[in-house]
Amino acid sequence: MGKIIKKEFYEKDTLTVAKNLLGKILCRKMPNGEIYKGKIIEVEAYTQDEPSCHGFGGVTKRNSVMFQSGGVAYVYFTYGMYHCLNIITDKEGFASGVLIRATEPFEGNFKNTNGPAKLCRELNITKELNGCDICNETSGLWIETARKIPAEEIVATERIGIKKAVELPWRFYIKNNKFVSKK
DNA sequence: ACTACGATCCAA
DNA sequence: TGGATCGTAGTA
Repeated sequence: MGKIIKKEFYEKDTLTVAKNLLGKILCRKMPNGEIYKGKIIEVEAYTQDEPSCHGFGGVTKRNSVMFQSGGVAYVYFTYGMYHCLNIITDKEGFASGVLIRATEPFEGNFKNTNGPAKLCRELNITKELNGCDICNETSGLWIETARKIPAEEIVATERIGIKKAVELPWRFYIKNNKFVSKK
C-alpha cells in the first residue's frame, strides 16, 4: 500500500502542500490499537502573513508549533469543547499549516469524519498529539502517499468560520465528494 | 483578576 | 438561530 510521506513533502509553500494533500491517506493508530485510514478530501491553508492564521500576531504558547518546519501536527482546542488538526508546512520560523477539514473513511469503522472537529473527536486526536512527528508512525498519526488529484478535480472557495481575510480562496476540496463538510 | 472570543457542532 | 463550554490572549 502507500508509503509514509516524508518531511520534504511538507517543507514547501502552504498552498502547494494544501492542494497536494488532497487525496492522500490520513492514518491514525488509536490508543486501543485500532487503525483508521481515510482519504483527505477537504483542507484549508493558513499562513502567518494573513490575520486569520493563529500565528499572525507572533509566537505564543498556544501557537508555537505553527512556527516549526513542515511535517508536524498542530492540534488546538477551541469553542471550549473541540479540537482541530493542522499539518504544519514550509520552513521554521514562518507560521503556516493546513487544516484537515474532512476525510473519506475506507479502513476502520469510522463515520463522522466530515468536519474538522468531528474528525478529531472520532479519531481521538487531542492536544497530546500537538507537535508530534507525522513522518513516523510511532507517533500514532501519519499520512501515506496516493495518486495526485489533478487540478481540474480541485475546487477552491473561501475558508469557513473565520472573520478575517475571508476573501482568500484558500479552502480546497475534491469535486463531487460527498464527505465535504459544507457547500 | 477580568473579559471576550473562537479555523465548531447540533438541536430546534 | 442560538446554546454549549473553557483555554487563551489581551487588557488593567
